[in-house]
Amino acid sequence: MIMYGGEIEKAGGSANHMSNGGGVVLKKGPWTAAEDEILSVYVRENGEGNWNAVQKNTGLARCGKSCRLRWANHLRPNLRKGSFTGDEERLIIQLHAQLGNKWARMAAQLPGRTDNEIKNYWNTRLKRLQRQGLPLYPPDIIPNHQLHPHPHHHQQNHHHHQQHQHQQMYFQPQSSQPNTPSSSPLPSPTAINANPSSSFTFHSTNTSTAYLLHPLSPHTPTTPQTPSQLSSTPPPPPLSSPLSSPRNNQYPTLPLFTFPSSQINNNNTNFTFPRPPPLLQPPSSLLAKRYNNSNTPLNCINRVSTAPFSPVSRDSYTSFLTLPYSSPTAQTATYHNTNNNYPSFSLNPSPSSYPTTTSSPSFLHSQYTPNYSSTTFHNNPVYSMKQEFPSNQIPQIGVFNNVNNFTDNEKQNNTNLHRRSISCSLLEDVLEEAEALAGGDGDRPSKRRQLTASPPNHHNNNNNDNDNFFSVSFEQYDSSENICSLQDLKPKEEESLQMNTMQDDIAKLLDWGSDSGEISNGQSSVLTDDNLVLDVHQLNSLFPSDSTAAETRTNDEQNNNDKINCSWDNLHGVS
DNA sequence: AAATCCCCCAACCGCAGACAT
DNA sequence: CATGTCTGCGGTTGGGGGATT
Repeated sequence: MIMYGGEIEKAGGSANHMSNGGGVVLKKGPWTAAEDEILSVYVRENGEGNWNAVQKNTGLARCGKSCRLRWANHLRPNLRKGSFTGDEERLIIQLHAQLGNKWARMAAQLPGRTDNEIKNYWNTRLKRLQRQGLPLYPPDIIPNHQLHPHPHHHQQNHHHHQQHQHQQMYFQPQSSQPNTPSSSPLPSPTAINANPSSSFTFHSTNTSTAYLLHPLSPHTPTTPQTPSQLSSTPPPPPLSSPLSSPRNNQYPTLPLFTFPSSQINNNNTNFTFPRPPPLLQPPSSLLAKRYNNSNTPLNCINRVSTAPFSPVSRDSYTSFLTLPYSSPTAQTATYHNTNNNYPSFSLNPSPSSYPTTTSSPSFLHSQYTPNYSSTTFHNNPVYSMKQEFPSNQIPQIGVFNNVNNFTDNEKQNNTNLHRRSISCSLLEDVLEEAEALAGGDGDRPSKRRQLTASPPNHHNNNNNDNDNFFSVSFEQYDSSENICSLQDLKPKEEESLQMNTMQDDIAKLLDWGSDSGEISNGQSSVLTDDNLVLDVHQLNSLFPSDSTAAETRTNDEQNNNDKINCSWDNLHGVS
């Protein structure tokens, strides 16, 4: 037995070695190229998981934990190395404001990045900010834990307390928001889930206008915004990130929000914007694969989504857009107001389409385009929006009652993309909802509630990463034989899921996700639940920044996408 | 040129959850 | 049900190296 942690037995008095129970001296410290090769070969042949078997089967003098860490952080395919981009930095800030020190979840939103990288990035800058006495977040970002202190905080990790309190010292709470003390200033997943709002709130002090950018947010502006208001009353002044490296000016890489000069000195703008990034999205490889096949320059970061979260009335969530984040090349979001006080969004194909006065925040453009009338928010719906999801959840669901209600342009730019994102997220949300209804709880997702997609002949036990939503051995995987099942669902959950409907949905999902080549498109050999994201950067690199390629999509693909449909009728608690 | 500071990064550690026995 | 094992997550440490003094 390999001993871990404090139980490790120091061998030979060397701090760089330890011994397992069998007397094998396990090495510590930096990995050599030879060790990397051994591990890489082993994992490619046997899949991930069963890390302790690496030492047993290869003789590699590393403990399982070390092997796993090395693979995850350095050897697995498609890791992004190098500095974080501005978009990534921005996203990290957003995510941290919302999630706190949930590095793994943050990493799930940053394809190719590891939790360790993000953690190091944050902590490094934290130190600098501490020294400089600067706030952790841009002045107008109120972290969720500031906005919504939760009395029922479930402290999953006792380590969080110290760290979060520590950070809290440097966070400058905004006066307009209560700063209710709690055991931890950071939201636990439970707290976030219990929070109906997934919006950030930006405060300045000069206007009373509340920008409701999340149509389902309970932070509905008391005064419905007219298109002119929305377009002429842009958000607060440009902010830059305190997390940017000092090497790049003070905060050069994070122009989080760029506002018209007329607004810069306007201190009273108070608005919210939607839950920044989708915490989980369909497997990036699935999405990217499809886009790759179609050569479609769709950018998935902005998508029309509908959240069938209970108690959302099924009739009332026809659609809405969540705007996770955007890159400079990303499509930009357009804020729509419908006739019923629940605004929606559409996407402009290119940032250049924006007037400079409403150019930022890039993920929060509020320019009106009134032709999005198909987005029908019924009056006075009851919305409940999960704010954080167990890691296998996908917050964004799109249900399109009638795709024909979109304009051609919107269809071209958005529909396929959004609909592609539906199936996986749909299922996940169904599962999540069902589990929630069944009394599920906890920060970690129940392994049993996860779908598993694995090669049918994949019998080895090495691929037992139980947290994988899709567990795929990247060498052995054959997407044409992909199986996605609910085999791991608890019976109770199955009962609550109305399997007939679910099977239909799953079948559609499979059809959706298996119509092309390899699933492990280099994104990751294993699609963990936390990897259920779209590799935005991959897409951006694959496609031009504008929408031209989107228009090249074939009718077949359009039709296929239109086939994606999900029925919620039989889902308990969803409608 | 040397000392110091600071950033970056890899890796380790402890803990807790899930699962197996 | 209890115990052991595996795994993942978050906190922490320490070394390398560049920048600054």
